[in-house]
Amino acid sequence: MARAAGVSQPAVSRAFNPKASITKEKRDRVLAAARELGYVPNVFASSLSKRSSKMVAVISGNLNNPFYSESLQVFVENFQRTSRQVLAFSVQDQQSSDEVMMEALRYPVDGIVMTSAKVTSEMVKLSEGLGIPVVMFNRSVPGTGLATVQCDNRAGGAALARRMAAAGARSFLVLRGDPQGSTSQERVAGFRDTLAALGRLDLEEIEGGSNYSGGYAAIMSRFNRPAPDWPDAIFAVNDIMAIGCADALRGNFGLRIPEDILLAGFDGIREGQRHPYRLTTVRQPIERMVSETLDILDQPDGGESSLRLIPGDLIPGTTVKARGEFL
Amino acid sequence: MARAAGVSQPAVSRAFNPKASITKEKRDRVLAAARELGYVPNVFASSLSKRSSKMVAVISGNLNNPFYSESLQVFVENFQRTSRQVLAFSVQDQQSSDEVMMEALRYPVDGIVMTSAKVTSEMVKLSEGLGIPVVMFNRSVPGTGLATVQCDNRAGGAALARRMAAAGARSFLVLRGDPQGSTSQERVAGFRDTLAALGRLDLEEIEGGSNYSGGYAAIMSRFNRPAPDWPDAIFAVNDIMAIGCADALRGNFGLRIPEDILLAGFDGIREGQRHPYRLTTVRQPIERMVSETLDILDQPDGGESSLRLIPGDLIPGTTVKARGEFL
DNA sequence: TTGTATGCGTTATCAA
DNA sequence: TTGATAACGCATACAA
Repeated sequence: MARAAGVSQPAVSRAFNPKASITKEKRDRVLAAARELGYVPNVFASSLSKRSSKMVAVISGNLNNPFYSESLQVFVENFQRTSRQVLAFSVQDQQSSDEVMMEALRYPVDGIVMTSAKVTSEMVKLSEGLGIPVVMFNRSVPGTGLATVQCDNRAGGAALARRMAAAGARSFLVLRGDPQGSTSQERVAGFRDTLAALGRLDLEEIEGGSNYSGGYAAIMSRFNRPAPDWPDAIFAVNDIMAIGCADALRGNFGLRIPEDILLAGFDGIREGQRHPYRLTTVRQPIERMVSETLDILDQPDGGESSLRLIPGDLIPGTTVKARGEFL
Repeated sequence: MARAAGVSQPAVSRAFNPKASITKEKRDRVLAAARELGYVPNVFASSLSKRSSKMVAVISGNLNNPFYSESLQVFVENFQRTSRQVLAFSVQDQQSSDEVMMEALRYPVDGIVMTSAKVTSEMVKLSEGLGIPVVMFNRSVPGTGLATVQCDNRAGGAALARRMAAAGARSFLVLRGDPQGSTSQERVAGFRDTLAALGRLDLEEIEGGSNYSGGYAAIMSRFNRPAPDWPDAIFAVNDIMAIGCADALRGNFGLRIPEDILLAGFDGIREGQRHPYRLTTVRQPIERMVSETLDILDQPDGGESSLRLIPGDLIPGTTVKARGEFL
């Protein structure tokens, strides 16, 4: 390619580097020849000497959960805008993310974003050794000093508890997700503690898969008992489970929401705000969380051990209302 | 690293290559040292000499359309399984995919999958010159000889038309998506031609954004007219639009589906089969389509100009029924 | 089976 | 501003 354009090989490199010192004339000549020959600079070779690949690994949970696909979409948009690319990994629901992360580390990515994970400290060590910054997105791993960007799950859970209590609910059902997940734990903790402080102790907790079917199935089995034993209010730890709940409650038990039973979710996914649902929920400000993540990755030190706790937005919705509000 | 383990550099390379000739003893020693030092082979450097990066670019439409996120999920799973990775790109709804594809070509990926695209022939030339195989997924570009994996959209549209006609519908509304998109065009063509053959000519076509809001908004504006002017049946070119339609029809006009109006979609996304919808639709067999795509990419010649037309599965659903069926 | 030498395509260093 | 040269980390051809 270099000799095809009649220039030296470094000249080609400079022609494609906007801030290199080269005469406009020569640059144009190179660029023209490149177009002619269908030449495109090879990012890999470049990364080998520059030690920056312009690639960021994003390891997410199953993309059939809208929260993950929405997040990924925002990540891709934002990285693309800064001419970086997303190397996408997905970790199956119950799978350990260590193997996946190991796979990601084989690529000299400029950073790793984990939106779903049970990371072991060995992996953290490994990534540190390789000098690859890791940011936990919507996940926290207490032991490690990993940089974390997270919605204030505890406060969000608390807000929903207050709202449900204010609406007059007396018996509560909490539908937890992955018991290992920090997200689920924190939301439930905030919810539980707040109810306790309010003196509402009739609280039952059950678990379900952290997806639509999990929410649906949990309702099917719990509402198998006779009606007097049904709760007033349900808090599902995320919207997609709440949607599963809503469909099961309406479709199989003829319950109206919120007239017969209150329901709240968490995440604020688009789907949850559509006509049939209008969930009362807490929205995770994904855009903001993503830009905080980029910010951390752009820091020279990889933003080590910085914790960014971002408040969620309470969306009133229509699935939690006081009797007075709808009677 | 090589001298840290007390071996030559190629020995390290061989240790990590399962089918290289090296004594088990030496391999173990290298692997042990690697674990110790936190060493991981660099895929980029490897790709530089092997001319295979183990990366495939997947360029998709907005991931907030479940069809794209479901497809991406399947791609990621399948590639991960064969220890290849997905470099994810997203092209905005009306944006040209040329720039995005250009960006992708800078990475020496082993292939490019386009799930949404208006590719120009220049780009095709460029990718050919670079020896990077391109597969169109759920899209066809007539002029170019690009490898294509596609559901039989025309046949699917035809099947839905027959079903709606059989259910007794007399006036039809077709909600098209992106007018440029081959997918939308083919589905509508199949639908339209079949109705014509059946002698049902009362068919109106309108356009909407190819997403939830597009479907919702289209209904809101079309049903502004008085009721006698409403159609019997609606065919939305994809499920996410159909879901928007359903929500708008029920929520704002009090219409029941299928009692008052018939509705059909296309794609067979999960969401469309949930309780509130149960869309009559044609499922694109994503798993099958993805494995066909991998198959093409694995072929030495990049599967040039092979067209794989895969039949869709008609899902009966509950949104298209003859009067007799529900009276 | 092993090590030496070379090349992959780019950037960084240095001298011109 | 330029060009020659040496890395970058790995894989392969070849000789041992």
